[in-house]
Amino acid sequence: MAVTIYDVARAAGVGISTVSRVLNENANVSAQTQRKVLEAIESLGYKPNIMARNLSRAPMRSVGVVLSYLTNPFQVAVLQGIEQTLAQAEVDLIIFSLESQDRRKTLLESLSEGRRSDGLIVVSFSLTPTSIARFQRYNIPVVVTDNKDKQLPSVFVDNVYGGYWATQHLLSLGHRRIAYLQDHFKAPNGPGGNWPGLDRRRGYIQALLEAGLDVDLKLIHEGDGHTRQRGYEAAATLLARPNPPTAIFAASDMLALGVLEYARSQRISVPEDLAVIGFDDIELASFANLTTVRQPMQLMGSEAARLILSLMNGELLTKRQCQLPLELVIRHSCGADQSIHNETKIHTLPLERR
Amino acid sequence: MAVTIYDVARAAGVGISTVSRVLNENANVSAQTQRKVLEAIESLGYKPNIMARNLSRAPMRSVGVVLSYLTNPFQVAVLQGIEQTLAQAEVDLIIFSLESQDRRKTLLESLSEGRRSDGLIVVSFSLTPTSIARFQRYNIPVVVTDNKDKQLPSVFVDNVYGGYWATQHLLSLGHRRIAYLQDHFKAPNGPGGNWPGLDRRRGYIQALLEAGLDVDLKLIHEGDGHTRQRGYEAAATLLARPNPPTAIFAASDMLALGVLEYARSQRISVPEDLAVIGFDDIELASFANLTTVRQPMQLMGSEAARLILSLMNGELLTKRQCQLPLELVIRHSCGADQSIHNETKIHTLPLERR
DNA sequence: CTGTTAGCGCTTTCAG
DNA sequence: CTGAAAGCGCTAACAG
Repeated sequence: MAVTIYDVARAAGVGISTVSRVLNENANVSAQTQRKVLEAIESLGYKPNIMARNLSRAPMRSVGVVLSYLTNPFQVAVLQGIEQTLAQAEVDLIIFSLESQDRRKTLLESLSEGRRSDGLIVVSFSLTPTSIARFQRYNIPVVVTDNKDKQLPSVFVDNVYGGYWATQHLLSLGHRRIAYLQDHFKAPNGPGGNWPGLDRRRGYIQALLEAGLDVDLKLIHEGDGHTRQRGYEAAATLLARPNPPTAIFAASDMLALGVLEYARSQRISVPEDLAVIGFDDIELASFANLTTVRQPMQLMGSEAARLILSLMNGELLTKRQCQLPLELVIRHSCGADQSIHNETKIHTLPLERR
Repeated sequence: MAVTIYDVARAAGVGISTVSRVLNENANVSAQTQRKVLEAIESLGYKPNIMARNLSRAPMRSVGVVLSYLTNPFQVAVLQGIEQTLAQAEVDLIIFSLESQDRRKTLLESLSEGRRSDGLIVVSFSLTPTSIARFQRYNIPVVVTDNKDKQLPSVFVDNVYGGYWATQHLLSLGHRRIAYLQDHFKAPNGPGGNWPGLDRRRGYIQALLEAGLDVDLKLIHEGDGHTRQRGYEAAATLLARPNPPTAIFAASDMLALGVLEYARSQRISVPEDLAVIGFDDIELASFANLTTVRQPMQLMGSEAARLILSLMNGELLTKRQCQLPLELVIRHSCGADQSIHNETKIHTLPLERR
């Protein structure tokens, strides 16, 4: 196979333990021998095998992070939180991106075979029951973020309330025709699954109904992914309708930014002619002066990491579900120093609902 | 130590290979036995050891990516490129973030001990000579991106030309007092090091001199990190000077966006009262209609990944330095459909210089 | 269907 | 200072 420590030892005319010593910079090797070994390593192009190495040493742990898009600011922010916490615990972070559709199946397969990491954090994604069963069999802990899971430990926000809150805010501004933009209506994937977009939509509808308004299905727009492009297109479609909306609630800031772009291109002034509210509060939102419902993205990541870490340590968790607070960040584009005019309201406890 | 396959076998009253079979979903196990084994696994809380597993299987390879900030859009874009290429090759990607200053030393130490990955991609960072030597000893290939390295294979752009180009553009617009903003002047780290910011500055100076202008050192501003906040502060400082600049060249889009924000807060209109040009062309730039010098960030990542992959395969590369083309993206904020007015010029070959 | 027996490549006592 | 030998935990023939 590959060049091993034995080959090096033979070539250098020494024992394997000597080679090991050189590799590990152990002091007890004569300069003479050291040189010979180094030369052998060089000429043979020997590379140590990490796996073998770690097998005979203190075990190194690693957790895998499965995310669908490294291009999505929300997911990246969560990743940051995860990274920080994991790094402190000296646990490696392995990234598994599901960017390309065809890789999804095979990747999840191989993951669940437990080949790669001792724990898994799933970001904005739902596992199939078979997948879950497999992880269970291997006793590999899995934590879900951005999605409340009935069986798996998860970290999430109250998306129904978030949607309700955003809509409520628009209503309080006097809007009556409010559109809702989300990525896709795809049904929850697996048992107990519930997608953020669907939940926010529920809250949106609830707010409308409470205000005594009808729900106009034509104002609910389904896109495909959280990109500015989709937001732009959706805004174009919605505003071209007869009796167009006066306000748009986008399920993510990226979509909202697309809406903003469209408005700009059409010289529609925001918020005078069109009110826009987003979701997430990614960095771009503050630059764009976008009012939004903030999710504590980094915290979401670090909480998930904390969870997986204790699970990996075999701790039996009583509290496996972790709901994080939302914030309503109201931004005003006017004013010299915008930040002074920002308002922030925090929602911690879940709204009584049913 | 931990629960092993032997413990499970004993508890289930079977041989270890049977346990292994159950774990690997091998068909040749009676339902009876399977159940017993599964129960033993469950009650003992057995978890397979990945290292041991991979040692007796086809070797899994992994490459580590060292980056300083997961919060930096440029670095994330490079990471995306890396991820894509690595995923295709079925090589794991391990992230090592240097976010916190104190982790830098220890992390790089342990990395160079070759404990974790079979190859390393360093993003926007320079290794110390001792570090490099150690990697050499272990024959662990290292590829550098965003920085031309004399000894290590690297992927980069012609930053001198980029700076020259950006300044040239501003000059062609009639500006004579052009400021330059970069993160820090820190000297190149290690031999052969050359930092992008310094190179762009060189190009900036060259362009000014060629135009017969004096270089006003007061117009060269040093910040600390590529954040909007720093750009904002820098703009405030620069524009408060007597005889302020009429144009600002920022070494990154993030800095440029901060400048834009400051301008907005002061009701300074861009580009009429202040011209701004950035560097990188992160996604935000197009939203903000920022004229900028585009780096092919994703490509940078995938090229680096390709390099490390062939290096890991033991291929002897003749071409270890890979220079990627730059683009000048000129954006006009006026016009209904901004994209129509965008101009793009591509620079592929390095400018004759020196 | 199931147990026994070799290794995978490396680190680490333990004797020289 | 250096070599021999015993594992690290698991998989994969090989014989039943």
